[in-house]
Amino acid sequence: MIQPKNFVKTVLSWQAAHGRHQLPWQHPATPYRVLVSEIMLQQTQVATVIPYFERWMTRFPTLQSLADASEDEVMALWQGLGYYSRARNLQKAARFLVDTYNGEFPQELTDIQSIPGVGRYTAGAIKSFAYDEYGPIVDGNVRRLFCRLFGVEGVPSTSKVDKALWQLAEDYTPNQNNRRFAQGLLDLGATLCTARNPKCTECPFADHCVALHTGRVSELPTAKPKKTIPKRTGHFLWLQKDSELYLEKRPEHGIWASLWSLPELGEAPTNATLKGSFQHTFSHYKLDAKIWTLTTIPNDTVAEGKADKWAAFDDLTDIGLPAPIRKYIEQHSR
DNA sequence: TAGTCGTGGAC
DNA sequence: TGTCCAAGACT
Repeated sequence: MIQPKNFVKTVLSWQAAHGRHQLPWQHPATPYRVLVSEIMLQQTQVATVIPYFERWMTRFPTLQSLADASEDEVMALWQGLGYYSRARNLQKAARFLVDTYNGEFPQELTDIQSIPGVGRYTAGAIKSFAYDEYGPIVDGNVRRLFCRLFGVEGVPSTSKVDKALWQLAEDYTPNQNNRRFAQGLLDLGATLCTARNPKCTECPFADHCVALHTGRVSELPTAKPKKTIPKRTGHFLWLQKDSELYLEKRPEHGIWASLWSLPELGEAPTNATLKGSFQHTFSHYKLDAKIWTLTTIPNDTVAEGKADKWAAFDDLTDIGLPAPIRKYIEQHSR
């Protein structure tokens, strides 16, 4: 098994020669910019995040500006990126840091992890990237790299394997050059030790890799047994008055939380006409959406305790809408 | 522990 | 076309 000192040295030299050095959040890597980028990057590819990060930094250049913003504007900027609780938590984080730490960031790992939306990985990433200090990280990249390099067996999401991976991360993380080291781990996982078609011939750890030596590269990390996702039907109301559309704000919890949307109905309406439908696949279920329209506009509309509004088609750009709802509207409004 | 929570890229 | 999966956190 490769020794920590040797491992660190190899990660650092490989990162210098082959790693990514021009990511927007690297220049400069302030705590706020690192926080925003890390939250955006959760379960989201780098190429997808970059334009969102640039727009975000233009509109919310500081923690204070984010703390002062309206929720609607925050959600509008996040629209299309998915996992919308991240956006709400990010603003919670800004307000938390302003209120609790006078707008500064805490230094200790445990205090960093107390920030809303910041778990163990993100806390370690902030320590490494923003402070260049000791901060172990285990994300999908590190998980893949470690499982293969050290031959870790078992499904990574189980507590036993998860604990073993974090122990490895703690043991193999150095006490200096942490920014470059953490970036090297992620770059290795993202560009060489990939989920499919890894570039083992270019890997600096080919000589030490247990998976490569035992012919188990494609078997590690151990895949989680997958279960079939259920189908659900959703009913949505299309209420149009001239060039305006009736929208409701969705609840704080559940799918598309805090976004605006075509009103969702509890069941298929009886006195309405089917306008169209679309399919959308989430991570845990498949949605069969039915769009209904009324021939006569009621005087009192739908919302009970919900925010609602009539929005002009031209104004929809700056309203946070679910991606498939936006797509449907765009395809049926001209 | 197992679900919930989105969207788009890659193959 | 479907399937996997991506810098996870929270409940």
